Amino acid sequence: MSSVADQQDIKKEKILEAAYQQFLHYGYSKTTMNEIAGALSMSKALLYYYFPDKSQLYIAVTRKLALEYLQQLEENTSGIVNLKDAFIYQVNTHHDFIVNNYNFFDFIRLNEQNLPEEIWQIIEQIRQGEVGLLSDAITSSAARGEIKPVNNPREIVDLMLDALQGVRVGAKGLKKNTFPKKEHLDEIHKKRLLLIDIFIKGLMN
Amino acid sequence: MSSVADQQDIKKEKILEAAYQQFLHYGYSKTTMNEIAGALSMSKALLYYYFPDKSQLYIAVTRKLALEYLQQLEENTSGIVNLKDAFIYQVNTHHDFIVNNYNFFDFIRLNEQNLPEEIWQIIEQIRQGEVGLLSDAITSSAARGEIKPVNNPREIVDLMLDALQGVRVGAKGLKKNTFPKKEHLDEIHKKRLLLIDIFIKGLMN
DNA sequence: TATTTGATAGTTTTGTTAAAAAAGTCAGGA
DNA sequence: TCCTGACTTTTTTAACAAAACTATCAAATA
Repeated sequence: MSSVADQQDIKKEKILEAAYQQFLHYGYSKTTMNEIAGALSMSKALLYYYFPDKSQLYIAVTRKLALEYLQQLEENTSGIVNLKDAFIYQVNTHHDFIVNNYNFFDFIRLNEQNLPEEIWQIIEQIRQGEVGLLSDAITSSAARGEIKPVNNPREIVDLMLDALQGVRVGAKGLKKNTFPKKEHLDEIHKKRLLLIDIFIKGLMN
Repeated sequence: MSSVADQQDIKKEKILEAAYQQFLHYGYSKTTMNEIAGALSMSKALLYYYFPDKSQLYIAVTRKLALEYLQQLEENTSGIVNLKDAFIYQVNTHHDFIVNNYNFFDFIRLNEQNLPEEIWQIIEQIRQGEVGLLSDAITSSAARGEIKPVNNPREIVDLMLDALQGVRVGAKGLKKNTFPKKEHLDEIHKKRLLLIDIFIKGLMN
């Protein structure tokens, strides 16, 4: 028996999927509600039946992506025993996440200064998720005697994620303090792995 | 005997100083050439006798600031024996530099995407200066056996400076990927000191 | 009653133009 | 060579209309 609520959820899912494809392809400002509706062969008005407005639709898609990202992170991190591997896996997954959805984040790149609160909440949730998983990894690593005991593992992880975030290309330093260019992501990724190496050693016994 | 060139330099210096004060107080776009001239009790046309245009004047002031910053760094870093202290001194000096000139950098903050090439060159020079001093510190530290031998000290320092740059406040992670707010600078500074602590340990024997 | 739509209302973006303000030039004076 | 007042050119700002898009709603469908 498929309830009404189920049906609505299915429909919503379909809309989210179509919206995601459009946003990914054209970016937020260049996709119109008409196009999304067109891709689904439904009327624009119906989109407004399921979602209050365009930005809420975008936020819903973002929320879904964030959830999937965290789930993927969670599934695999728990199985990792080595602390360094945990960080490497985090960085790799994060890297793929950014690369695969690069255009989707146009909205965030362009509105950096004035993002809706919900987006910051999602970003905050992702960060908290990452910090949670990695600080657990630190705690258990400390318990195994692999690294020194750590007073506040969350603080350490938070700092490390900031540091990784700061890694940029081309010695420009301040330059491109904003979102990195797509073509630089791989170089950044390599540098991050080196940073992990040194940072982990800095925590060791 | 004061030569013509000397006299010109003195005049230029006066202009740079007055321009610096105006830029620091009002930011680039809100200070007019008339105001700068007025502060010096000279005509606007004279400014154009000494400097080709407004942006070149701003760039000249920036260049002067950068030079002073690097000189200060150089004077004191050479006397420091401990590697960690060298990094701490760098971060402290950098912190003061940003705090003291915060409004002056309005121009850079607002035009991040489209800065004149000369500004990037100055930023690059600052970075190279920092990397030079700190990689020397690393090399001599390695020679003393304080840390492990390092293949490419410049690469390590570059990475470290990127990481320090990435340190932000409020767990927001991505948020304020742009220039940090003035009121956050102190918290950032504290985090950076912690990062230095761990990073240096990671390099140690 | 839940879902859907065409028509339409309301808002934002884009393009145009004119006035104001600031940047930048120059002939001529000390 | 240094300096200025008057002048020209460029940029910014404001106002406004047209176009594009978002968002709403009464009515149709199932």
